[in-house]
Amino acid sequence: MPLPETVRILSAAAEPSRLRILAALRGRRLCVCELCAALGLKQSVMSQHLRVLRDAGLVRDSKNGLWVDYELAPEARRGALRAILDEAESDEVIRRDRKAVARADRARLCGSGKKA
Amino acid sequence: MPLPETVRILSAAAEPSRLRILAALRGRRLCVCELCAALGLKQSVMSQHLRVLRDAGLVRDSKNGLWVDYELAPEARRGALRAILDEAESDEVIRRDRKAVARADRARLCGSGKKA
DNA sequence: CTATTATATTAGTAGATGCGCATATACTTA
DNA sequence: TAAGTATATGCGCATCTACTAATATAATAG
Repeated sequence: MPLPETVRILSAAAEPSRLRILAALRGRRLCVCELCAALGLKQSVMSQHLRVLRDAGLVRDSKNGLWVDYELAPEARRGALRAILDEAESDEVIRRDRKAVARADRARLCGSGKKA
Repeated sequence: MPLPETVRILSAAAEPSRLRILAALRGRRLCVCELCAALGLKQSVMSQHLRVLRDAGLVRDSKNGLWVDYELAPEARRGALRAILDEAESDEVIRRDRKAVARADRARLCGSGKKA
């Protein structure tokens, strides 16, 4: 792997909120508003973080009607990224996020109250 | 592993020169001037990078007379760091550094021409 | 002691980064 | 068409980061 690409990936992961996002997406595919609700981040901030992660090739997005679903890129489930996320699993915040994601699971109510 | 510590480690590794330093130290213990010569970095810059790596717990230093030897911390040979450095091995610059380190190996002439 | 050498530290500065806010875009529905 | 919702983007600001240059510290040699 070329050094600049490695640096890009590590830089993307070397930020608390982005690590939390990656850990959250490890469980399942999530739309932006679900991620915002689960992690307690503003939509603008979330969108910017997701762009960094996408540019680094760590997540993939797919439009789903009005929503955009994000999922971990397959490459992020192997190699160094996998090891990084494995170690992050033991963190308190990451664990709490996991529960929040499960709660956000019931219906995709996002911010308002419409259905998908 | 707590999230802030993970971020500290990843941030330390997410810089081209520091990744090269870590990869170089994977081979063997090196003093600052050997690292400078092998990687072509200024002494001041090298020292600053080494501090970041030391603060992140990725390298250890030991005074050896007038010199300070740096070596990979044992923790950096396991887990995520190991996976990261494994992937970095395939980079061109890292490979070239390895040869330069071997060359710097002959005598510890560092910058000048005195012996250890 | 003084001089020399290896390393660390400091100050200054240009560039990068993350956030908040406002706005733009895209899709859906009426 | 217009209105509403989800997401993206652009901008300003504060903070961080990495570099340069100069200086400080520590150990050794004479």
